[in-house]
This record gives sequence, structure tokens and C-alpha cells, in this order.
Amino acid sequence: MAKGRPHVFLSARGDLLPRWLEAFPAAIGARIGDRVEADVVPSAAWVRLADEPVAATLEKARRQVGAAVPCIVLADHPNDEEALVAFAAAARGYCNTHAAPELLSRIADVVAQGGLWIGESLMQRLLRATSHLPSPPLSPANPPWESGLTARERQVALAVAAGAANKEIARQFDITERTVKAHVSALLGKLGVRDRLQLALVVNGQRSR
Amino acid sequence: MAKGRPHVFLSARGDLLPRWLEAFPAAIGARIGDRVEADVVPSAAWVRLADEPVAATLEKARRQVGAAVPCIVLADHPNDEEALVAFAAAARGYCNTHAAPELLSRIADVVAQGGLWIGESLMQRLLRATSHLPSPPLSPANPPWESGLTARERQVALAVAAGAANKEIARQFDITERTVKAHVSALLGKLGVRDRLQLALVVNGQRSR
DNA sequence: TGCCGCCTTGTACTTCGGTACAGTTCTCCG
DNA sequence: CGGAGAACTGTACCGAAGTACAAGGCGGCA
Repeated sequence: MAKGRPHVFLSARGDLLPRWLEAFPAAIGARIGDRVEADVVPSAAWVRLADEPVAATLEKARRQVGAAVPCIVLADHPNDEEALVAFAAAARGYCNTHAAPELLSRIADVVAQGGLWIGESLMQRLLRATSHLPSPPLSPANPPWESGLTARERQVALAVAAGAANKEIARQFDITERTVKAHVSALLGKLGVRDRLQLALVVNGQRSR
Repeated sequence: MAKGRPHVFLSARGDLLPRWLEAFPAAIGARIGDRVEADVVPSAAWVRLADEPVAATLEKARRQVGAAVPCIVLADHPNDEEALVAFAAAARGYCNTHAAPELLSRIADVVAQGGLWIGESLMQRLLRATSHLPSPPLSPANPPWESGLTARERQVALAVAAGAANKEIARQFDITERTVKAHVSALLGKLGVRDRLQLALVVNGQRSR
């Protein structure tokens, strides 16, 4: 829309393309895999999911329109997990396939502006996740737990925070259990905590130091 | 804008209000703490942060405009941590105080649409955070850890999850360390985890069962 | 009254976590 | 070259965590 560059609608099946083109007369419609005769770089690509995994679909779409074109995922039955995967695959937006044209246009604006569009549901979940997170880690004055640790210590700290036992960590990094103990001891000292459980709380942001 | 309901700009200092009102002639400007002579419910409140904590500022703002009005936080020097706090305090948007008027208007649209506006930087961080998170805790089908536990067990579980040692828990509830061990053992069995660290992860929502 | 589940505690044992003391190898840096 | 720090490992020891087995007191319920 903005700058006059067209949108591209990509779908595995062609059945919805007419509807989209009706709502967006200036847009280009194509099937995923088809060649897009693009004399200009589209301003955005709308990618409708089919049965394939999100990441695979997005990858195909990017091959068609180029990596620089922001992709917005259209899901027939949106769900948060899928949305997360989409964003992890660098999608710029995620919404319902059957969203109202006005909403689609708004999303296009947001994305063109450099923002991301996620559903409210997903945002709520993200917020819930972050609110469980470290209240302290959120405080700017609180130094992050990583600071002052060596690379190995960081690795071990993460493993401990995930609930791994010393023996497991030893296997994971192919070192002796004794060495793991050495790293854990160093971590406890540096972070000023008593045992591995409190270490886990610090790393997971549930506890300040 | 939409529906003709005005925006409200709230700021601790009044120095930027003129600029905003210039960009948004239809808006109402006020200082945080001042009375807003509102004959209609504003469509959104723009809250500029000063030196006070985000949460406190937002709370004040809500008292002025009402809890139902979506609040968008304006930060002179935006940073992700602050944005997270803002969203945890139920802000609907977070952006730079000096954002271009067109962007502000776009944000207003997004918020009016029921979406949230966050910066790309923050979104990237959230995604990184969620990818570290347990996929299961996000799944609604996962039963809460409390179910099937007795009252005492719940208490002990919370204490363990907070990083307390058996001896401390014993003191806290005025029972024997031996009894604490009994409860912890029962918890490990019921929740199907190996040790108290993993118990803590389950209780704190970092791990599925 | 008798059964049952919860809370409680005891003794004894094994395993794991963590510390103390000691030492090697390697790399980086002045 | 010599020093410093990081990574690694060994032996020995202590205390905490967790299990196994056992049992008494209490309140609800058929």
C-alpha cells in the first residue's frame, strides 16, 4: 500500500486468492512454489499456512519473494504455539486467514513501519511468561547473573538451572563430575548463594542475589 | 481518532504537551495528577514517563482516566526492561516520547484495534525468552502442580520452590526435619520428579512434569 | 465402631552435593 | 620468560537430601 509497492499473497492452495485479491485489488496472488513475476519488490508477503510446518512454508515463501520482504503468516486456525514458531522463523506478523480486510491493512501498516503484529492472546501469554520471570532481572540496577562468569561457568549454570545433576552435566560436556563440582562451587561463590537450587532460582530470574 | 473520541496526553512535566497537541489537535493534554475534565471517555491515554517507576506512573494515570482506557507509555529513553515492566502493569503500548506523529497515530490504531504495540527489540527478546521456556507450561492441557496435593504438601512445595532447606522449612512450620523429608518425598513421587530442584522448576513453572 | 487418609515422627541407610587441599596443562599477556 | 587465570582432575571428608521400614494420633465417614 504505502509507497505503491504491491503485496503478495502466497498460498499452497489457490482457493482463497480470489477473495484476497478482491480485498486488495493492487496485490499479487500466487501459489507457494509458483514463480512470482515480480518487476518490483513487494512491500510484504502474506503467507497462508497449509499442512506443512510453519518454518518450511516460510522458507519456501522467502525463496519466492526474497529474504528482504517481510512475511506475515496467515493461519486458518491460529494458535499461540504456531505463532511462536512463525516468529522464531522471522515472520513479521501472524493473524487469522479470515481477518477483516481493514485489519489486514492495519497489520500491513504496522509491519511496514518496522513493527511486529502478534495476536492479543499470544501477547498475554508472553506477558504472563515475563511476569513469572525475574522481577529483579527486570530491574536495571541488578547486574545480570552472567556477569563475571567464565564461559564454562555460564554453561554449567544453565545446565544446573535446567535441573541437571552433576553426573549428567559431566556427560553433557564430556568432563569429570569432579570438574562439574568445581564449576558449581565457583558459581555458588560468585553468585553468593548457598546451593544449586538457589543458583537455579537466580539463573531463572526467580531470585535476586 | 477513531470514533471521534479524543486522546489524552499525560505527563509529569508540562513541557511536551504543546508539541503533542500540535500533532494531535483533537487531543487533551494534562499533567499527571491534574484533574482531567472528561465529558467523554478518551480512546487512549498516552503516559509519559518521568523519574518515577513505570508502574506508579501508570497507576496514577489510570486513576485519572479510568481503568478501562488503554494506556500507551511514552519513554524518553526507551529500554526493554522498562517496557516489560510497563506491559506487566497492563500498558497497551510502549514507544519513544519523540516518535513521529504518524507513528503515534499508527500505534493508536493498533491499540484501538485491540493489539499491543511493542518495539521490535523487545519482541526479539520476548521470543528468545519464550523459546527458552518450557513448551509444556504453555500448553493449557498441562495440569497445575497443585492438583492432588494435600494442604501441607502445597505449603512445603512452595517453601522448597523458594529455595529453603529442609531444616528451614521445619522451623518455618514448627515440625521435624524428618517430617519435612516425608512431605518432600511425597511431593517428588506425586509430581514425578527426581529431586527438590526439579520440584522447584515445576512449581515455578519452568518445567513440565 | 472401624476404616481411611493426613500429619506426624523415629531409626537406619544410601546417594548426592559441596568443600578442602593439591596438582597439571594451556593460553594470553607484559 | 614468567606470571595469571581458566579449565581440568584427584582424594578425602562432611553434611544435606532422599529412601526404606515402621508406627502413633487425629478427624471424617459409613
